[in-house]
Amino acid sequence: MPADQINQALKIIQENPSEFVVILGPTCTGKTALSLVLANHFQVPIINADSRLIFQEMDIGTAKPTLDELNIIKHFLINIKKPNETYSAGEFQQDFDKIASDLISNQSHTLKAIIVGGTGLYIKSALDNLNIPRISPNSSFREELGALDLESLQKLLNELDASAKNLIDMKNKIRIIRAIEIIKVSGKKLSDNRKLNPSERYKATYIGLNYSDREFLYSLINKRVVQMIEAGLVDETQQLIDIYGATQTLKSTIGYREIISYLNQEINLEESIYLIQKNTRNYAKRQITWFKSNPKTNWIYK
RNA sequence: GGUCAGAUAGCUCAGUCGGUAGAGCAGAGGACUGAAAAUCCUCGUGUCGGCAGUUCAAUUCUGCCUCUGACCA
Repeated sequence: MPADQINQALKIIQENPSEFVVILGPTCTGKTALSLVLANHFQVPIINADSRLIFQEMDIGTAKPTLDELNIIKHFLINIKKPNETYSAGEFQQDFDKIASDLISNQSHTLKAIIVGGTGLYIKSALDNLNIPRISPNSSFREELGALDLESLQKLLNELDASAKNLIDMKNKIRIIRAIEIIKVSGKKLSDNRKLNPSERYKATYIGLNYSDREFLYSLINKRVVQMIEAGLVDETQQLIDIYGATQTLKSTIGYREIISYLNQEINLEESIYLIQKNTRNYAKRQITWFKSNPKTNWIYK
């Protein structure tokens, strides 16, 4: 962790005092390292905002902080679910609220915690006025609708709420299914569910980490994937499958998904490494797109 | 040395019965309200290996050359 980056971050925090400091950015940019330094410096806890660090035992493939690192600094919302469970932005919002209000009432100094993670939606749901409808996902309902084709789903949603198409991407099955779920359970239109009392949230300072050279970021990603394989990602995946099976959570996580294909002998190890690298690169690009849209971010480019 | 098959987008290749070309992958840009490492949308000009010939017109046909691969000596 270069000293000038730490100094830059400290300067940004000094000039923008707030309750939370958010460390965000694409994968492989050193968010964890910076957050540990800052948490130690200010003597505040870390709140994880990475959708994959939520899960226990998925350690190598998610580049989770080491046990030592987790023990030195108090970490929230890390290792709280098993790989055969699910988690969501709505749960994150509620869990974050509980932790935040505890910290605010118990800590006297301004800064309450460092939030660190690469999941843009989680960060947004925690800090912005996102009124995520309090309607829990119904997995069997989702499975049932998931079997339908796009056209049937569009028709179904249109019959339930003709104005919904103004709010969601009508080519995206997952969005349509969620909209139908909300309307069926609440009995209200999608627009009504989104308008419910916008609540005051939290003051935050955003620090974004990135490389100005995209090629360099990609080369780091490629290298890290090889290191994950060397560190035993195949064995870790095999053990998780033995215990939990190829769960939805594992299959929707880069690294585990491709190794599962390898263990099923659908592809060879070399192909799985190539795919993990490629999918991680694509993911990093999506993260950059998301984070770029937040004008409040103070970027530190390396 | 000889025979045959190739040489087209960063990569793998398709195609043009002669009217200057298009897929997949890679890549780029964007979206995102309880699946978000998920999911979805948009984006393809490249001396069609080089030189010459035939032709109104050649990446396409012909000849020679260069390179690659296979086979025969």
